[in-house]
Amino acid sequence: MARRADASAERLSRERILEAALAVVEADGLDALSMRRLAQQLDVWPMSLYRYFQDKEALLDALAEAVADEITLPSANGSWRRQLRELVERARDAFERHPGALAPAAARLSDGGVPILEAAGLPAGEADEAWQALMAFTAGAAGSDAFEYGVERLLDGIELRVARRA
Amino acid sequence: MARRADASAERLSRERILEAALAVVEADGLDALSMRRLAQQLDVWPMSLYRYFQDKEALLDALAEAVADEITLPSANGSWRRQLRELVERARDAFERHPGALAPAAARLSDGGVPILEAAGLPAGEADEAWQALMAFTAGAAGSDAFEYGVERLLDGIELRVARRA
DNA sequence: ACCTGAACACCGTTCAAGT
DNA sequence: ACCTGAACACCGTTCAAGT
Repeated sequence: MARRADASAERLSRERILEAALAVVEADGLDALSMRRLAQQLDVWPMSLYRYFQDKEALLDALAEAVADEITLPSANGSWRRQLRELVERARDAFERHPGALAPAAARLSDGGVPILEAAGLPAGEADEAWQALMAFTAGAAGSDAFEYGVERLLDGIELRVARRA
Repeated sequence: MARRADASAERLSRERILEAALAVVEADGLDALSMRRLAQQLDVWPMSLYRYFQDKEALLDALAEAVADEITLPSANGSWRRQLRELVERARDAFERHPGALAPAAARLSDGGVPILEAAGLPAGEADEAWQALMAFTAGAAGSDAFEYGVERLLDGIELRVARRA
């Protein structure tokens, strides 16, 4: 009963900071994320954050990594095309949840589709390129009406390459 | 001889402001673009800019439009695929020249590829979607190694749709 | 009526001073 | 040695005061 419900009493950590930062971004957008506001949210002096992150840019990098980690949950059954489509849609959802300049950075860090493309029959280098292309498209089209259409055309194009190898 | 070489003596206008803003963005990136620095560059009080643009966001919108206008220069000969590729590469160049969050906004405003896709045989609605997809990809992949690869796969996918209609 | 620039409410980060 | 918070050099924008 003596335990404080107040989460702000817990010790600061990179994890807690990133969690709070994502909450701010989800609530009010990336522009609303400032070191000062983040510190206030955590009931901490602004300078305390600098013990855990070199500067704001480093925090943003870690944030992009966290978003990328949300994406790469695997999905192991169905055709390669179906698996890829699911993954890409999950990426879009993650990008829409965390809007702003985070999407391109997160897309660069995510590599969840590469093994699927390799299993489909593409050589390692091309699997990489194809996945980068899919993520770049997703980052650019996350909020667009043409998202579904573009994914299908991109997958069609990739399928032609897979078929050529089979 | 009495003419002043100093451009800052000329009267302020939306055009002059946008020109200076693009110069700042090209030189030091979008983050370096502040109303105060822009005003200083133009040898003008910060508040004078607000006679021409409601606020910074309006200026950024106009900037995206200016970048989009750079892209839509037409190129009228060769196959539709060749024309489209040329246009998309020009868009990438424009996005690389003006980095930052400008690319997605500019991509949304550019519609130079739609007539080419219609001439290729796609119905108006689909031509729109296909061009949006190409621009979204370009905005997301402008700096990526997978740009050329992704464009070709996307064009392959679109070509399948064109072939189906022919 | 128009223009000016001081002022407000913010930023990210440094660094001297205090413990 | 560590932590603190005042201070620096900025922001975008409002608005009272002056012309």
